[in-house]
Amino acid sequence: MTERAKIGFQDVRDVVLERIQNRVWSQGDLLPTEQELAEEFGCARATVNRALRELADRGIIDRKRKSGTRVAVSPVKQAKLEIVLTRQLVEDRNANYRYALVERKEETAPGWLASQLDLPMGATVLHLRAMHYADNQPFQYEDRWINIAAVPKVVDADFTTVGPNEWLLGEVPFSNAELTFAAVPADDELSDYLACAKATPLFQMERTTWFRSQPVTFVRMSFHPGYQMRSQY
Amino acid sequence: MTERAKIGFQDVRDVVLERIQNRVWSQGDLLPTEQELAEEFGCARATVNRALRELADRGIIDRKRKSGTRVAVSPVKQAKLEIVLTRQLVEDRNANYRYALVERKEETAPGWLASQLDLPMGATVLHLRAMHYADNQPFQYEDRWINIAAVPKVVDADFTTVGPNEWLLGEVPFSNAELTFAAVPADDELSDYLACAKATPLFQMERTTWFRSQPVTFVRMSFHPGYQMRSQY
DNA sequence: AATATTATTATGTCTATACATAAGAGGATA
DNA sequence: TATCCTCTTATGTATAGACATAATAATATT
Repeated sequence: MTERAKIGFQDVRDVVLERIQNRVWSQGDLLPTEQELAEEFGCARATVNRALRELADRGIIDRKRKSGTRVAVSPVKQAKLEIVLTRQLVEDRNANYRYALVERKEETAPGWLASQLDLPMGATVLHLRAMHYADNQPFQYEDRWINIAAVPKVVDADFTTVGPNEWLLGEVPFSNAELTFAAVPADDELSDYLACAKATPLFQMERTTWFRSQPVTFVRMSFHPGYQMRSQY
Repeated sequence: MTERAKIGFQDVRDVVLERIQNRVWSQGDLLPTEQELAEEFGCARATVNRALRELADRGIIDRKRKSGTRVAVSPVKQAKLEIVLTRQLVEDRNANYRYALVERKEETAPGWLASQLDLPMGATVLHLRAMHYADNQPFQYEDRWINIAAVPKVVDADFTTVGPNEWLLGEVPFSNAELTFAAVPADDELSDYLACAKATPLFQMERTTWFRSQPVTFVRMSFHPGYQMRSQY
C-alpha cells in the first residue's frame, strides 16, 4: 500500500515552511494560490488556508487579497518573553522564595508618575517598596506605584505577606503593559538593599500596566548583580 | 430593523474576552461548550471554535478535550519583543546610521564558544568585531562568531560595508535563536569603543542562532550607556 | 493622457456535516 | 480497593460549498 495518511493543515504548513527554508520559494516570491496548493496536496482549500494563516501569523509569509501570498522579505523576528511572577523566577531556580514589604504609603502622584501613568493632577497613589529574596540572598528590589482610582480595593490590602504583583494578578488578571529594560548603576538605596557596591551595574525592568485603557500600576524592578533575562524565538 | 449584522468569529472572541474581563466567568471557571455558545450567538460551531482557539493561543483560556474550556488561572503574560536590525534601531530614532568593521579573523573556536554553540572540537569560526554608530555617536559594539561549517559562503564576505547581521539575514532568513539580556560593567575595550568611563553599566544582549538545529552564530551586543529596550503585551 | 467604472481574482470568512481523538465517568472484574 | 474496559463527551480537524471583500487589471469615459 502506498496509501498515505490524510494530509492535515500541519502537514501543509510544515511542507510549505520547508520549501521556503530550502529556497524553493525565496524571499519575495509569490506562492501558488490556495486553490493550487489544495489540489497539489489533495485537501480542501480551508485546510491550506489555515496552514498559510499560521505562517502569516508567524511573519513567515505576507498575504494580500487578490495579490496572493508571498514569502516575507524581511521576516520580523519576534522573541517571546515570558513575564512571570518573581516568586516563580526564584522557585524555577530551585531556590527558597521570600518576600518582604519595605514601605507602604499613600501619596499624591509626583509629576513624573502622573505623566507616566497619564493620571489627573493630584491623583492619589499607593507607593510600595518591597524586596524579593532567593535563599535569603537579595534577588530583586521592587518600587511600585498603584493607581488607587483604578483598583480601589488596594487600600484594604496590606501587602505584608502577599506581594503586590501577585495581588494585582488576582484583581486585574487580563491587563496589557509596556516594558522597558535597561542597565543602571546602583544608587545608595539599591546598593544597600541588593547588598552590592555603589555603581554596580544592575539589570532594571520597568513596567506600566493598563486595564481597558485605564492606568493601573507602574513598577521598577531592579535585579541583583549578575542577573540575566532569557528569551527565545 | 433590529436586524444585526451577522456574528463573526471576532465578535465571539471579543464578547467572550469581555465577559472574562468582567468576571462573568472568573479564573478557573468552566465556559459553556462550543455547541452552547454557537447556539447563543447564532453561528456555527466552527466559528466559536476559531474564536476560542485564538483566545487559547493568547493564553487567556485553557482548552482540553472532553473536560471543556476554562478561564486560565494564571494567565501567562507573553511580551512580544521585536528583534530588529541595528540599522533599523538607529534609523527609527531619526539618526544617521554608520557601520564600521573593527576586526575580521578566522580562528579555532575557543572552548566556551564551542560549548555555547555545540561545535565539534577544533571547529573553525569567523570572529568579527564591529561598531554601529548613530549620528556618529557610538551606539552598539558587536562581538560575533560565525560557524563556518553552517554558512560556508561567509568566508567570501568581507563585511566592510554590510554588517554581519544583515548579511546573515539574507543567507539564513528563517532561523531561531536564544537571547539573554544583562547589565555588565564596561571593560577597557568597551569603554574605549563606546566612549564611556570604565565600569559604566551597559545593556548587553547575547544571541545564539540556529538554522534547522545547526548552530549558526553567537553574538554579543553591548549598547551605549543609557540605552533602553522596549516591549509590550 | 487622466480619470472613473467595471470585471476579475485571491484571500477571508461562515456554514453544515462528518469523523477523529483525548480524557473523564461509570461499571465490571480481579 | 485497585485495575481494566467501555461509554460518553467536548474539543480538534477536514470538507464542500457559498458569499464577502480588497485590490489589481481592464475598460470606458472625460
